[in-house]
Amino acid sequence: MRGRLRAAALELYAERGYDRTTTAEVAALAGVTERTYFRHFPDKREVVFDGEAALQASMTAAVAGAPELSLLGVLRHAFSSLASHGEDERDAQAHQHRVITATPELRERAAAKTVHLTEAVTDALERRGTPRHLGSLAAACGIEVLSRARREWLDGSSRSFAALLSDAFDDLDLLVRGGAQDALPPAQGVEQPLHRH
Amino acid sequence: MRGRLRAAALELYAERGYDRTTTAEVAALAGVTERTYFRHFPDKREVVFDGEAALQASMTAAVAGAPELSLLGVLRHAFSSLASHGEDERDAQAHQHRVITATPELRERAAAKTVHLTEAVTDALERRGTPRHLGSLAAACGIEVLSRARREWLDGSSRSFAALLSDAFDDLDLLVRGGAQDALPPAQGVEQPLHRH
DNA sequence: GTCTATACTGAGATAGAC
DNA sequence: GTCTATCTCAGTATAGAC
Repeated sequence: MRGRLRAAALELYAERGYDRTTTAEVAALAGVTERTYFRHFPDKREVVFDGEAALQASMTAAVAGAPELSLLGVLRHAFSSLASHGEDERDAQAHQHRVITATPELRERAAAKTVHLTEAVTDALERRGTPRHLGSLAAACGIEVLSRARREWLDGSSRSFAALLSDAFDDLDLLVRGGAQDALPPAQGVEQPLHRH
Repeated sequence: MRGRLRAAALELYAERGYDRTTTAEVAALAGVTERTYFRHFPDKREVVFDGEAALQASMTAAVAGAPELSLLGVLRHAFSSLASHGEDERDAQAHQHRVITATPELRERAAAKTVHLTEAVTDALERRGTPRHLGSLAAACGIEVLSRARREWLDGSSRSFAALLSDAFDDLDLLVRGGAQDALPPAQGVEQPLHRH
């Protein structure tokens, strides 16, 4: 039922727009009443994100199970182990992503989800012994790396998600290792491996 | 008027709770009608964040005006130049922060604001010549550093905001420079300057 | 400033699974 | 019988249209 409601919502939000769609219409398309919709989802936005709790669970599990590495190494390892997406999944996720980016209310909810995910990763790192004041920074960096890779992947990159993720982590390493100088003009003799694409 | 509405909202949201407060009550306490409230703010949440656009503007201006440094150096310099807060401001901001953290709806809006701020910083970096795929990572890291410092500051730390901010940036440097090893057990001979507090 | 659509909530009734 | 899912009905408050 949740799946039916989610499919109905994505369809209507996409073709008619989020704010020109009522919850009653979503429910009707799924074959239930509005009240039933609200038994399954707390509000009009949450349908679109159904199933993301599972993603968060597997992510924290991957962090917990990663071998001993540097802090960012743990995240790189954990996120890479989840990067086995197929092309069919990509189409569905790209559709979801289009609906979300087209709708301020859904973007807001997505931002909240990202914060929540970051806190979950911070907690998972803490359980491995990483102090919070470092873990929160690592988690925020790691999640942004993941977001960027996902953005590029959904954008239609010809490269695999795993490759995009690895590149993004490499850029993060660059960032603090001192390689990423500011531009204009090219800094003091240091080569700038900034542009890869 | 916006200030009166904001003060009224923060007072009622704090003492009675956000969802037990109606916009009509907020308006009444500020001495206007509900309609007038919605002339100044687009929804029930936005009052709490009145004035944050100015913060974003001064932040992007500081990024634009920072000297040539490493990527994170630019953000460190820019954010530090804004770190002149007094104790009176701290009390007011701590009160706002308490109301926000107590209310899911307001936390969600805050998350959206953070995303927006991060994008603004990314844009400001791009105008300096930083390619987006690096700038977005740097901005996300920098904003998280800023958030952590602010959190500690509002939490009642005896140290100055500038000092907390500097420490947080130092931790970020540690993160990728290889200093931040995972814990349990202590890694191969490398000293671990993890715990400072 | 008035009016209305609609997101959301609560209580109670019904129906089917077990 | 209990438990769970759904529907019906009656509201309130936000937000937007006029």
